[in-house]
Amino acid sequence: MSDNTGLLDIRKMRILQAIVDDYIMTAAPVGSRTVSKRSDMGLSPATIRNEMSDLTELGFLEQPHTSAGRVPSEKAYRLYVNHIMDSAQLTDDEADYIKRHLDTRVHEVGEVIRQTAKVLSDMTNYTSMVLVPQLSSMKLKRISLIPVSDGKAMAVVVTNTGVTKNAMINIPESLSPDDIEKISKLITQKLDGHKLSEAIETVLPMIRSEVGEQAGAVCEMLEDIERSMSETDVEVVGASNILDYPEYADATKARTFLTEIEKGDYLQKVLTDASDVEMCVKIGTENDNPDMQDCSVVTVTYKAGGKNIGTMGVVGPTRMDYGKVMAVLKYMSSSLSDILSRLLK
Amino acid sequence: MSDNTGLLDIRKMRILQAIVDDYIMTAAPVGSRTVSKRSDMGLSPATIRNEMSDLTELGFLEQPHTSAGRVPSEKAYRLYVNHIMDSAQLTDDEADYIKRHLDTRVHEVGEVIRQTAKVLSDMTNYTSMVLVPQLSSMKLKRISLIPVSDGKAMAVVVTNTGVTKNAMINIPESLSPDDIEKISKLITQKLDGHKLSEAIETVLPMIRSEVGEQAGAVCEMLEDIERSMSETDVEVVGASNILDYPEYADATKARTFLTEIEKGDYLQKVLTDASDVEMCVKIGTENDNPDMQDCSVVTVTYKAGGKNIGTMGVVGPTRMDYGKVMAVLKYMSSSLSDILSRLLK
DNA sequence: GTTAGCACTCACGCCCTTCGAGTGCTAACA
DNA sequence: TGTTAGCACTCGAAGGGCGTGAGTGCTAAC
Repeated sequence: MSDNTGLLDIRKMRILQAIVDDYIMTAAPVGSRTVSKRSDMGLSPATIRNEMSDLTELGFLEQPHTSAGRVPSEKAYRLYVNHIMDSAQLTDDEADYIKRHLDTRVHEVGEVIRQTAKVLSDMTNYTSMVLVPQLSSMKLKRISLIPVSDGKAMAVVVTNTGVTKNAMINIPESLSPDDIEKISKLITQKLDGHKLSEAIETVLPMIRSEVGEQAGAVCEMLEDIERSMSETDVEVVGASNILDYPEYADATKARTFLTEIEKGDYLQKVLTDASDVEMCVKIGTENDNPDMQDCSVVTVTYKAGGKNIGTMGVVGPTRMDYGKVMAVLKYMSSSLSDILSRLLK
Repeated sequence: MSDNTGLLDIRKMRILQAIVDDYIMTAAPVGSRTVSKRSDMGLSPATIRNEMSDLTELGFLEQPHTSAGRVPSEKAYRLYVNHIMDSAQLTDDEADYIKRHLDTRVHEVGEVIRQTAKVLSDMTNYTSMVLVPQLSSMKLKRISLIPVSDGKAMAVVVTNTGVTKNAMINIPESLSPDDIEKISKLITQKLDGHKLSEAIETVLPMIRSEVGEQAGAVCEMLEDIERSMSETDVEVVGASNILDYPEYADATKARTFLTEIEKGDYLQKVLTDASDVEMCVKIGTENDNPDMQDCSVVTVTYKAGGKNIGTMGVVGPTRMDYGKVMAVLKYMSSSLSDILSRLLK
């Protein structure tokens, strides 16, 4: 999307800001009179009208019908987010609330993630989503294989940062529980300090020489584990918040939104796609999922030990309080990063 | 709730059935004319009217206003479910659908549960919920402790039926990874074949004598594990289905419903409460949660090896297709029981 | 006991009007 | 030249009246 700032003088910008701000709050078309009163620019409604007419021509405003006020277009939101938004500061109360609800002494990553999602959704009153930290990029400390029944075992992967994940894998029937324990120890010993993604190419040969005839089996198991581990989980909270917004009063519209959220794959895609951008805002049709094209999605990454390890975000109507959402996300990203950095040693 | 069958003659029953059947389909008040035509009893609308008047007086029907048709009361649904419902048979297509979507060769209990919930919600178009099998009643095969970081370990519990569950627990800082492995082995050896619930009282003394000074620590860990294991997980699918029903067209009503579902604790309570009743139907105000009093909940238990190990069910509007829901649940309960019995050896 | 007939009720949909918020245009003003 | 007051115009939303029709309850006849 091209950057159209150059086209708008300061006054137009301020007027547009007033309109977007108002519309975000009220969800009702904004008229010249309102803008004249709300913005302290000392301009009469007539003057505002002229400017609004220009803004409409330039594609930043839309008119539901002749005798209604104006509504911001997607282009306006884009400009708003890029240039004119007052990047809101959290009030002390809000910062406090986050601190109080996140900083409790939880000791498990999954729990922290769930709390984060909850707080995020409570603070914004939109739908929140948090991608759990990805292990593929972390260094391993341990892989334990626990025999469960014939042909099945549970693999528990522990990283050097204390993040764990587990998965059921198939094991060759030929292996006895004792074999499995042996292999488990061997793998742990060899993989210690490596990343799972490197494991197969670099470490497998070393293992291979030691396990002899079972090499093929071990290889398959490792692949199985890697496959399971690369599945990304995402925690979603507050889907029903959408029903608080008049644009979703229509049941079928709400239905498609909620169904999409429940499916979850688009959210997951957005989060993983945004995993290397500090903050990412997708407005309306910038979403490539047709069912989400009157939503906006805002995401941030979070870190541990200075390295991006996950993403979180918020989904809501296009008329979203971008300022607040971005402020909350920024704050929570750093809070979560702190907590995880501490938690993961 | 007292059983009022005695009060109604066969004709009234048939008329009531016709009304409930019709109302379940259309969600619109049912008039005498409709009943006269639909039920093949050869009675004129006037006669039906007299009967309907009686049924209203007896509390089985309600009138939204004088000149509308009648709507079944909760009492009517109760009677309908207890006595007059044609317990629907699944069509071959439906049974097929279930078979095809459940019987794939999945090998993990969690996966089976998720599929079950999905199919249940797809078949009924209501919100489905499935309680994952409870381990507390199963015999243990293995408890593995995997050191994760200082003071923390992951406990993986495996039952003799192959069901697994894991939890983060605290471990005393004094224990080294080697100690943990030793204890892990010891616990497994001693607990093998016992139920977790018996573990602490009967097995702990035996362990205590062997671990000496660490007895307290081990005891705490076991308690921690038992606490974690008794937490019940429930899989919920299809919450947004509720928006397909006109009684939830009002956004705030939908909102309270969905919020309650998202919280999940009432569903969990209902499922666990019903864990020893083959089939349980709660209609409207029979639910003790005020936010759920215009919903109905139907649950069934499922078994493995002849023993109840879980519950599943459906939540929907009071005007629910009880016949179909109960038929689907019955069928799915036995399917799931078969699958699990096979899966769990 | 059943039914036809009939007067009565009342939500729903329709049309019409009113109301008011908002617009665009023009002319006057600084 | 930019700003503003004034004014005619537009059009959705809200409200009132009316006809329609589904449904009822009652009565009288079968």
